[in-house]
Amino acid sequence: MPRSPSPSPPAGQPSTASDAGDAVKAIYVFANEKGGMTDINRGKINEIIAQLSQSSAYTAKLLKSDRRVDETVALLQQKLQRSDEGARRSAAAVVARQVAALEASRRADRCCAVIDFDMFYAAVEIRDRPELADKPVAVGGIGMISTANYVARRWGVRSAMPGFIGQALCRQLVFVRPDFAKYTAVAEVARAIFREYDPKMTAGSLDEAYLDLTDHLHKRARDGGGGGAGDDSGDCDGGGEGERRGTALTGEALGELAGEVVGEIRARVKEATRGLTTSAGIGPNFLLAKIAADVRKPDGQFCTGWSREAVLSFLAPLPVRKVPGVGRVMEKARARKDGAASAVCELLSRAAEARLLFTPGSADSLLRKSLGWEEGGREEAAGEALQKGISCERTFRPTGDEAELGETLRRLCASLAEEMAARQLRGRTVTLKMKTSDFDLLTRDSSAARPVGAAEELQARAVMPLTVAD
DNA sequence: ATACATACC
DNA sequence: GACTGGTATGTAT
Repeated sequence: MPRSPSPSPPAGQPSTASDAGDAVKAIYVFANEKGGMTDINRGKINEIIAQLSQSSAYTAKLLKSDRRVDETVALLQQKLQRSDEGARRSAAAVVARQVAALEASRRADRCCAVIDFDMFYAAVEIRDRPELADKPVAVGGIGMISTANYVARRWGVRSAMPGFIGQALCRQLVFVRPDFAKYTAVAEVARAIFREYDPKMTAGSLDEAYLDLTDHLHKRARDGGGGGAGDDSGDCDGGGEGERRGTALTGEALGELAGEVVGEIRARVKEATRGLTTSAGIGPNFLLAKIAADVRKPDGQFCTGWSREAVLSFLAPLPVRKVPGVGRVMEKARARKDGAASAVCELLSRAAEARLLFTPGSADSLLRKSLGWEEGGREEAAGEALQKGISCERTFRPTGDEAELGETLRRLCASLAEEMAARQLRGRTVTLKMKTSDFDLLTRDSSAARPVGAAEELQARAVMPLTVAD
């Protein structure tokens, strides 16, 4: 057994992380990820991760893609240098106009909430095996961890971290196999409750729900405080907009009532799921509610407020990475000159730059988000959004054996076809996705004249592009 | 239409 | 030795 030094968290003194070198950079996302505790021993953690990652094909691939991103960012910077005074001025003018227009239309009459379970999979497993409660637990396997409980997080174990690294960080780490059927059942219990408050609630994933509470809050205000969600059969039939809104229930009043209601929802969910906790965000739209849901995690809730001042003072200091849609790459592209990640206020103050660098759509999107506006202002396109794609993928041992690859493809197509049949879905474009042992991802697709769904059709379509090229 | 990148959980 | 799987969307050609 390799006797790797464990960071030993609970008693461990906050060793000031020797801000690790280059090799660490690529995977430093793990030790940094949100949701973690204060980083005790981060230096140690990074060291172990770096050690295990160096010379792996995966790390090589990450470094390569990192370099590519750096090149792109450098190109953007050049582009900015070369831009002339006129272009800059007109970009600034456009931004100023947009900001004014957006501010003029800030609304205070809507209330959204995002509710998600804390360390969902792990919480379910620990609920069912209470002896795990004070142990470090990871749901997943040696290949990949999907959720870690808070005890494990103190050792630096994170979601989306490969299991063998988790194990090196914490040798007592208990692995539990995921049981998706069970999580789906639990999620359904919660969703039934959510629907009492918003029949049109949507699910972001198994453990995350988006609720527009506006109608419910008005109903509450009208009918007087009382408990319960109002027997759903009662007065919320399909009519839609019909609710009279006599009360001027806006802004902070909306938020105050929403706080109570969300507290009630979370208590009911906890009760109905035998103790599972949730965190929630409340705000004037889903974007803000979503960001706010991260603030009081675990087992808490936070409301952004409705006024421009409240919203901006909430958003301004946040790292841009907290904004949904801004990932590793955009964070880097918008980083400050000294390389440090920008805060949302800098996104805003440099909005004109973004307009010069990105497509108008991307620039708009960034600007809207940095002002706390929901993307696209989508008023729900009537019908429930139809599914755009369906897929089935598996990672397996590298092989060059064509028969073996063919058999794998056959199995994948068969299970995909089964799933499509069950959900009554078909599709016109079939994409074959391949991953090499170097972690290079390739896709090849071909579109049919009419939708297909049968296993044989999928398989035939999948190999079609291969026979032509390569 | 195709290929690939990015992002989220 | 081991670094997921499912879905959506953006960008370039």
